[in-house]
Amino acid sequence: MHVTVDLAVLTIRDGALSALLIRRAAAPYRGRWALPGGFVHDDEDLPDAAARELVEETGLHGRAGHLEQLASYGSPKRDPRGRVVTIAYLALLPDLPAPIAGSDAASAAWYAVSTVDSLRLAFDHDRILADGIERARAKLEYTPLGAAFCPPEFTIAQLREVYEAVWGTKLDPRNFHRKATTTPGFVVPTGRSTAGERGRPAQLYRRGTATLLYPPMLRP
Amino acid sequence: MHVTVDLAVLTIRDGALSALLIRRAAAPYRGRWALPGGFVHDDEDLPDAAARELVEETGLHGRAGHLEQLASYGSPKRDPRGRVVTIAYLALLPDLPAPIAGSDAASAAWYAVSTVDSLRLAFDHDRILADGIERARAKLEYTPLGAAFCPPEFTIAQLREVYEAVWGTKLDPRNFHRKATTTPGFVVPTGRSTAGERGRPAQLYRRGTATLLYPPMLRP
DNA sequence: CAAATAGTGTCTCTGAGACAGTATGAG
DNA sequence: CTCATACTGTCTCAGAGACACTATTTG
Repeated sequence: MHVTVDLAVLTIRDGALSALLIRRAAAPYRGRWALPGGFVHDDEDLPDAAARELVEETGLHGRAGHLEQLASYGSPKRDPRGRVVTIAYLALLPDLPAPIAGSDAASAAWYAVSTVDSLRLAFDHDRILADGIERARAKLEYTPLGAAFCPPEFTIAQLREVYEAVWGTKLDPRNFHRKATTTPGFVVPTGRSTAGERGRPAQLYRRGTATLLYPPMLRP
Repeated sequence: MHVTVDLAVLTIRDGALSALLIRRAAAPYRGRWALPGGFVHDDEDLPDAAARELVEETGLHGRAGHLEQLASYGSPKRDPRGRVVTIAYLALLPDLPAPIAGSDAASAAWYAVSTVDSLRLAFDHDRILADGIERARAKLEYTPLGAAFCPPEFTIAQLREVYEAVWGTKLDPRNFHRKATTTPGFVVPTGRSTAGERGRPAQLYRRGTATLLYPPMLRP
């Protein structure tokens, strides 16, 4: 029985929640878009395998963002090559330089998740990606992980745009500001502020130390 | 690379959150307590393997309660026999007749989770069980799964005792009653009520159809 | 009757949503 | 100046916690 890791890698690009896809260079599903991933090495722990595949296939580092286990998928027919169980990981990353295709990928690209449905991803990757998106949506409610989509220092407006992109809703900027700045451990001010933008400069914040938001930020 | 399923099976017994353990009949860790589980068959999906192992090793059926995937564990050294990745499942069951030891188990028993720490379970099962308990605690907040610990028809007081056992807190019976009966889709009245108990008879309820509680029932 | 448990009503306080108003930058 | 965006304050309403009170049973 073979074991792989697959990665649902999400970021915000141009205000849209987007997923990292690679075009498969080899059979099966050659030429189809798929999630990055690959076989787990014999002496390697699962999170290490996920981080390694992310770098190998796309040149991206998870360090800047967040990487967590999503779920495992092991239907007997999910891979035509034989029995393959995959451990899916979910990565949330800030909008970084364009990914670089690695060894097993003909190319790598970001796709807005709203357009992925029409691609018909390889294997059961449509399902894995859908589960990853739902996990991300849920996690923004009760963790400060929205900041994983942002650069190290960010404004409250940037953070709000993350929530709006992930949830697909508009949020009131004033109420969001109050909520973000008063929920303990959500964000911490750096003292610095933006300049050269349109409108009043905004305070810059870093991600807070809380792992759970209390009270949570429930979806409208 | 071998793939197994392991089960964190929880119930409420005598007011205490309890886990189902088996005593290992074979090496490695022979004689130690462990979670029920076993190898995934070649033609078998993961949830089927979990349900099969539950029946084989303990005689319990997941039908009455709830069975969901928990997480996967694949540290290279976690099994002395070689590389074994395990997909852990979490089962929440009503308090059923005592489990019956199956093929691979010398015996099977319920242990209050507060006493499990001192047993030093086999493999990384302490960690898996701890993750399962934390998942159960979190899920009671925003799903109606507390009812998975109850018989098909139950009183609000029984449901409250589930929450108290899982969270390890006391809850106000009156506020809990209001919350349980007014949150849409949480419980539905059957029209029947208890009799022969001490005090005023209680209405019987069934589990509602909601999958998510809104607003959630946050831990105090 | 008392004791016990089920269930209702009511008050208060916190926090979310709506939205007016003020602050501070660019052009 | 105007315009745009950041931020603050205020009102109202929903829901959680505290807890008095009523209802219905057993002994």
